[in-house]
Amino acid sequence: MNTTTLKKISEVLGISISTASRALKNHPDISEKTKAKVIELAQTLDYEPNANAIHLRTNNNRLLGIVVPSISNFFYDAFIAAIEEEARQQGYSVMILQSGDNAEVEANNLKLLRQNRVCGVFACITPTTTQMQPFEKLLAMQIPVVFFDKVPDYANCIRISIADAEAASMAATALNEAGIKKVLAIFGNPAMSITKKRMQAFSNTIQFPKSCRLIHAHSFYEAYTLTKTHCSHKPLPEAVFCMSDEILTGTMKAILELGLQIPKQIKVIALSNGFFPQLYYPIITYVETSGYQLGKLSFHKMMACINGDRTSTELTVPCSIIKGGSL
Amino acid sequence: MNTTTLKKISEVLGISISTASRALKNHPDISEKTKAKVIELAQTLDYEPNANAIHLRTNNNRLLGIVVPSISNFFYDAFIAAIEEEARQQGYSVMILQSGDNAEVEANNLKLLRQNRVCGVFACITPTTTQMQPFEKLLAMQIPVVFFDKVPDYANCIRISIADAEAASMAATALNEAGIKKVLAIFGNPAMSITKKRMQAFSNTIQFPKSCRLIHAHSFYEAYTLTKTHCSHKPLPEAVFCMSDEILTGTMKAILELGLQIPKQIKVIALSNGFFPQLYYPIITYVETSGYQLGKLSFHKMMACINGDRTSTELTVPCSIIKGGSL
DNA sequence: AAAGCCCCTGCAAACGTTTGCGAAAATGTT
DNA sequence: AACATTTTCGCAAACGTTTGCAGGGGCTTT
Repeated sequence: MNTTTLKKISEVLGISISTASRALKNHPDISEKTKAKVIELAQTLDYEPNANAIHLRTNNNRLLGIVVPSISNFFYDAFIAAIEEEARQQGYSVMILQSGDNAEVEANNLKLLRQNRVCGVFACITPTTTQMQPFEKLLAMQIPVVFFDKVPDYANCIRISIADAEAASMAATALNEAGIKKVLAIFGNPAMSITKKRMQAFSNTIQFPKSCRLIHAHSFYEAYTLTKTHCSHKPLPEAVFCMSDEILTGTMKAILELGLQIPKQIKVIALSNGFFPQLYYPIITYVETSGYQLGKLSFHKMMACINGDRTSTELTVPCSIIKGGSL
Repeated sequence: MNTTTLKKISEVLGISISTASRALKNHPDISEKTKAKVIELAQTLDYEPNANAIHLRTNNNRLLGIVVPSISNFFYDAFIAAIEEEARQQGYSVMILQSGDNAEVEANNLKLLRQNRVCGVFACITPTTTQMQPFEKLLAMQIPVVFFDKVPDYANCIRISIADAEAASMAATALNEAGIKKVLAIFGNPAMSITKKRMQAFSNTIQFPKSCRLIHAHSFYEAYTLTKTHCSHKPLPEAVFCMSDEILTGTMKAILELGLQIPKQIKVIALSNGFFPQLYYPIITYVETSGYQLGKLSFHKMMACINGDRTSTELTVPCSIIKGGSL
């Protein structure tokens, strides 16, 4: 590694390391003449400060960690993109780790982040995360943790999520207003708090709960098969509600397969990030749950924490209904 | 930051820092008794080695950089996921930066990676990248650069991409074998080398080029409108070929809107990452251009480079046709 | 001319590790 | 009992930077 350091610069110029250091950061103590000399030599020698040394010395690496189930996911990639964008603008770097929804991997990831002395962690916990100890260690080190999307039922932590209840409620209201009684509502893994919230709000809001059928699908494929079985025989539900993009795509595949016309034969509404609904014709009506917005909000809260804000809040990104032609 | 260091451990135990260090890495010089003592104290004090210090001292941070146009993209997120997976297994970390297809941002990203003394960079260049200097600096620092997907026309660099020509050719062959003459073939931005390669291979292989129509769509939306205009009046093309997922989704939306039955009224084949084809019914037949595989291959080449391999090659990930029901 | 002051620069410690080398303590060998 | 050997440990330098402090030189002020 042919790397030029402050030492090398100082030796060439016959000055001390500290002078070189100060010259490069435009310190008022240094004369313009030496500043010019140092800066020029630094240019020609392609000096690039060693980030590791700076971090070690200053104990501030401006590094943020993200632990996410999977990067290749239409929700989390938007979240990550938002964080990365903001971070770069603010001079922070991000370290992104995938947990694969495996609690053990998650714990290892957190360890790695601790060892790297990140100054903040965004975490979306796995469905099987029970041990909060790795997170507590972070907090003990005064490293703020912002939980997003899949947040723990854990007292006094910072939780930022989609306005789950509100979103599900909005969808239910839209169904009510359309005068729809018989709904097939498909939710995700019932063990997740996000599912619980959405399901509860939905059933509380929907006008004719008794004529609805609420079911759970754990995957794209299960959403597909379940929709197929529920919609292959009469009487069809009037509408399908999909709790997530994953479920929406599965459901839509079944609807395509069955050749059902939207919205004539069946209506569809979903909670979605916004990308998938537009792929279909007609565009699916959905309540937007934006990973991008979630990222922005999370980042701002993180900045507040780093700047001393220690209040543990539960924030939600507001949501809005985007009308397509499926209702 | 309430952080415990080797120094603290050594002070508590009345031993030297070096002994503590060696004890924790099971160095043979240290007696079992002291090892046990040190390890136990480290446990209870939650000692986590400071990665920055280690990196500074050992000049090896096992950190890899990725520069990608956008994280929230169905191709790159798979690529990134593959890299992250492998990296973590091998004890490497990754730093992911988005260029937003902006050459200036790209240059800044590379600078950041240099400053962090990464030991390798994966780069997918922007369409407007002309200055190769930031990359050359990396190479001058002996940091290997693996270009992937969008690779520069630049001598002596490591390029890893989808077997573009081969993939397009395979799709054309499949159309030939199905006895299809009249194809609507939709390609992407003609300025990109990836488009050129795919288009040329396609037209060279297709059996009845004169009855085919080759057009360009620059976006999802353009693919949608173009497909709509080309397929809304008789005689319909027998099949549509889509160069990418972006185009496929646009085309499919038009087909859904027009209510055309696949494969009865129109056939579809695409080059794809593999995710979108399965969303439809029937599953779209496609030639797989896997971002995930690309990531795996890139990573292995990177490991080879880090271990001394300095041969500049041009690799491609093999592709295969995945038969759905759309042809 | 002595004292005071401002400019500029260098010294040295510190951040938390790793590691070559030397030395003390323990053990084995004549 | 003297010596050789092994085991176990500590010293100190190094990685590249930042930063408090002190000090030398030139200037102005009484």
